[in-house]
Amino acid sequence: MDTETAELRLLEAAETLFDERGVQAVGMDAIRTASGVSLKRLYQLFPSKDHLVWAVLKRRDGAVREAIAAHGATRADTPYTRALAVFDYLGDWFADPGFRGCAFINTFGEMGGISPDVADIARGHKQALRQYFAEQTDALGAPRELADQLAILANGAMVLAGIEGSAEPAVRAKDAARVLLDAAAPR
Amino acid sequence: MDTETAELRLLEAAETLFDERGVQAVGMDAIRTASGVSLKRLYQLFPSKDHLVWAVLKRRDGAVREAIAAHGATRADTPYTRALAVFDYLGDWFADPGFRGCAFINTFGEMGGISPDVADIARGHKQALRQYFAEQTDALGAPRELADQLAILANGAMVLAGIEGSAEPAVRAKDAARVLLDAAAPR
DNA sequence: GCGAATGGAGAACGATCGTTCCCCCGCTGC
DNA sequence: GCAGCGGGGGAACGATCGTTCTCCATTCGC
Repeated sequence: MDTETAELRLLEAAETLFDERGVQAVGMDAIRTASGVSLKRLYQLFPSKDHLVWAVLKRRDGAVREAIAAHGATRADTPYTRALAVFDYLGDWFADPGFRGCAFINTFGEMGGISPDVADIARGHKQALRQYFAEQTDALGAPRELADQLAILANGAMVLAGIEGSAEPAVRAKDAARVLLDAAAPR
Repeated sequence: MDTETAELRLLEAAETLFDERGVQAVGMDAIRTASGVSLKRLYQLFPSKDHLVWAVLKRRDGAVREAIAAHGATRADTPYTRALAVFDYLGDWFADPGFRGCAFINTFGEMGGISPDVADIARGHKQALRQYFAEQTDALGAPRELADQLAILANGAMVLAGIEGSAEPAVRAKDAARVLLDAAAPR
């Protein structure tokens, strides 16, 4: 196995395990077993568990940003529909078996108080989502506060979908987002 | 120190530490030091750390439900204003120094995947908030979906306030809630 | 005043975890 | 074919954690 695939398998295995059980409840040995990569190589690629956690979150951060942009670009062609398309993306995501909430929200809750790195990544990730909404609301000539409100809806939906184990919050949030969009920037 | 105050000090110390650092990062010895209650008494009152975690969450659950009801009862006198008063409560809470998000959201993220008890308490707590909103929206003759949307706003505000370290999401969410309330049940 | 019970301080124990080390296999260059 | 070496399996190490135990002082009923 070459370095590239070893790193990929480690990141994928760690991400899955962290999502299922949280970060601290997952031992390095479990990651080694799930990935099939030896401890020696693991520590060559990621010199500590903190480095691995950081890399997992960073990779997920980029993937989510891309997925949201792609979702908006391919399925929606106006700022209005692009803003709403985020909630369709959430609905698909929530329907994943084993979905247990947003990794950034969960990891911040677990480690945000003791790990500034984790807190920074979570903050950056959430600001990127807000920024995406802001691009759409700016294009609509709506006030910036609307973007904040859409971000609040999206994050609230993630939390409740995770805790209740249901995809329904995505459609509820989308309906609410439509009402807010119409009120702030009527088509 | 009698049993009652020992239990109270333990619950308060544990709650503070869990809020600051998460559950798994806090050792029983830290709780003993912070509370001034010996380990022997601690294990007499709570036979395991899981029992203590459960008791802390249960106590907080009751306190929050009471606080929301009290906030609505004393500062608002219609279903419309009682629904909005929740967001004022959130604003006060977010402004607490050291606020780091909702204990139920954080603990669910940390342990919801490995502890059914924690998952159950978080679910119950969030359903209680939704229920409170539902009582107000029912009285307004608004559809049940509105209560879900208000709950999504409240939880999204908690998450973003915790991650960003700002109380602003409370006022953004309140503005959004007003728009949704007006759209669904005009006064 | 005395024996028994209670509770405090903290050592001790067993388990687990992150990390490192050791030993050996299999490949590579010549 | 062989010396050298990178990598795998897994034991080992040191730290930490949840939990229990030991020792001792204090208190309370009589």
